[in-house]
Amino acid sequence: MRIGELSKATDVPVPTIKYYLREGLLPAGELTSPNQASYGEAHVRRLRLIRALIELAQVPVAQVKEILESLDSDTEPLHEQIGRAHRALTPTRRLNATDEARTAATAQVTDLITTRGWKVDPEAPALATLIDTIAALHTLGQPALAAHLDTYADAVERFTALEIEAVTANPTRDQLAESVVIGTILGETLISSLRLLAQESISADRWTSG
Amino acid sequence: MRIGELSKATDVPVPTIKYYLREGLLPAGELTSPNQASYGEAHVRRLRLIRALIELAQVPVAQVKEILESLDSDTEPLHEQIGRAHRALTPTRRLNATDEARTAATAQVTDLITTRGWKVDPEAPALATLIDTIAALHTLGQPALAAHLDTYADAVERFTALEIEAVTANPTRDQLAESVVIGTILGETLISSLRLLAQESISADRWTSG
DNA sequence: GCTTATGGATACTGATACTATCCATCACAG
DNA sequence: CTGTGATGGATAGTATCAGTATCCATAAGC
Repeated sequence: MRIGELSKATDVPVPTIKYYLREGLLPAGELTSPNQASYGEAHVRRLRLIRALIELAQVPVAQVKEILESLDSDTEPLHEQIGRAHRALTPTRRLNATDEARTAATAQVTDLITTRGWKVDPEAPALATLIDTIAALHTLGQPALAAHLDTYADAVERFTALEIEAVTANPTRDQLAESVVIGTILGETLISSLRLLAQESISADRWTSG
Repeated sequence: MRIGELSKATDVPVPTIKYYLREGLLPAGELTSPNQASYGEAHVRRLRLIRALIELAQVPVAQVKEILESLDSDTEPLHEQIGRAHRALTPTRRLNATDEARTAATAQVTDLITTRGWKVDPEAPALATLIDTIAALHTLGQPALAAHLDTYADAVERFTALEIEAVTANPTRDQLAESVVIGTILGETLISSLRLLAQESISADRWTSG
């Protein structure tokens, strides 16, 4: 397959494919002569994954690169791969809340984590984001949602268990790693859009001209 | 309050505040002389909201503007305000999946919506995103997660009901509108980070050096 | 009066994700 | 076997976004 065909197969413009090659997102094709390379099915798959992460999940190119590198390294522990996917999803969002709000939020989150017995790296970016978000909810005068943290956690545990199960069914380590990444990242998009649809439906019921 | 004090109160640099004023995110202060204006508590609150949306929820400035405009219009129906917040959260993510994958995904989603009796605008951006995401999961060889759509929907319905309840408790329409926006947008960040923590915890259990 | 801050306007910056152009091959239809 | 179009690789250009920086004439506050 030449680059033009790869482009047609995936609907990605040739210059964009060249860009991904340059950036190291996509491995180079096999050179058959100084200016002729051939690409295979693996390239098609990889390119589709890249596009899904970038377009659908809005993961920045630099993070996609990191994720793919970790996916291609056979030595990196699975847990660390998950960590990378997570970091790609949590673009250090910081918010300087008031100290009191932060302290209260930290306490609430710590409590949640101990109660549920979660094992969480204190350095996990998601932890900081969660604390900041709860602090922000308080600062913005919306304590009601933060108060139901536990119910959110219940619901979240429900589909997380499901995801782990779905993913663990993979026979080989490579497949497992790939589906962990895809599941982590596209799962978020899935949940988010489902939530918006559910909200819209309920809000239509409740506040639309009747 | 002058701009410097506003800056200190919110920890937002003066040039950034000026930028938000220019862009119409923040209403101008009351002019006390040709080059002197005074800002009040409302500006502090508004600025905090802007920062939370931009930093925490990564909503683009242009969308924040739209959301705030809709928040300030007393005439816009609540349901339409929610629609705007939703559009801010779904940056037209398109993905050209194969036709078969799309058709199958559309059928699956349509089925889900009718089964649950959701009332969904066929034009809702979240609908397109959901379909694209499911199509992508299939195209990428991960049908397992898509197969559990229904379980996801169960969990999602759980906290959506909660959110609507929390939000409806607001006495005035203005407060309600604001908490709808905050809840919709920061709720997403909340869920997302909880999910990542839960995943990390389970993955640590399962795949960490043992 | 002198220093600092301010409102308003305009210009500049750095990051991101592509696009465009060039050029020396290379493939291949006629 | 020659002309047309595609290719690999390199370099340069573009659009958008979210601020920063600079100016300047005025105003505040000591």
